[in-house]
Amino acid sequence: MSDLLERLRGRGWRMTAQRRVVAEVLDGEHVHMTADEVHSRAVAKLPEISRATVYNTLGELVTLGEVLEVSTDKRAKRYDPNAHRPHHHLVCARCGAIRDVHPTGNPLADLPDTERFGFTVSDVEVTYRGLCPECAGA
Amino acid sequence: MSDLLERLRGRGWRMTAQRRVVAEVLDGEHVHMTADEVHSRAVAKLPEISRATVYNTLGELVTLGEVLEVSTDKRAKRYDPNAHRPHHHLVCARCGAIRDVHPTGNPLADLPDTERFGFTVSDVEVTYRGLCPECAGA
DNA sequence: TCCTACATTGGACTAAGTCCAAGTCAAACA
DNA sequence: TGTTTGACTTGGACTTAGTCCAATGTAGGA
Repeated sequence: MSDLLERLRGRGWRMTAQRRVVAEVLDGEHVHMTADEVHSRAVAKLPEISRATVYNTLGELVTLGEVLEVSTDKRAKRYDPNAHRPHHHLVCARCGAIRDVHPTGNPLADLPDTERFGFTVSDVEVTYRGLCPECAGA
Repeated sequence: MSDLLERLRGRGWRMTAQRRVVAEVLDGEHVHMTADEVHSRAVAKLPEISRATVYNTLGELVTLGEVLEVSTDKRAKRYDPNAHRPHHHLVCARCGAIRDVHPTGNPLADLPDTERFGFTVSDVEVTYRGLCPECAGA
């Protein structure tokens, strides 16, 4: 993902300090952060950055397909920089922890035509739920 | 689902006009409504019912497993009364329409132990995304 | 019929996100 | 290198979805 900035420049992005910082934050940590977490980490590197800009930038990255938006049923959306390796998610029903997982099988192939209702199906998202070792251990 | 009220009574639910109305609303329409839509339909039958009660009741129904909470990536959670037939969802990326679908295959079995990270996995939720015929047709 | 624990109410509150007018600045061009 | 300009950023107000709570109402058992 270190060439993310290159790809963005190639797509006509004007490169600003704010955008660079947001990209660095996403690059640096492989956890699934909320917009707010991204914002506070960004503020640590560039104190004047505003919430609006973080939201804008995340939105743009999602549109460009560089970052995935993950909404488990928790409140805030989370952002997943790992957009270029297809994967799914395993989330803890109690504490909300998220892990990337790679199941075998291809759920897209498991949806027969008769179950598509004329939709043009392009994507599938699988979310496993359960308890993480910490939460289950108690 | 017409025996929903019976089941709830059997579980010690105190039966009130408000709860009956919410149950009727969910029973009546098989679409996936937001809490707000449930509320306005409920108001049509029982004008004094409050938003708080609708939220409470929906929350209880979800805890009891009578109703499923569906959060596509849209803003508001949606409620799915069809909790007793396991199924997944197909959602239109443009207009947000939702259909219930029944894929073949068992995604739970597709998650190898090495990909479970010690979690106790109990559930899986599959969301297909694409365009509905109306939105694709344009 | 009375009692009381459970349910409802509505209004204030919170969290997450969007919008916008005004100001700033990256980069194309001369 | 300096100028220009339209894309980008800002912060604060606004919106939407949902929660909380103290006061009030009521279902259902005795």
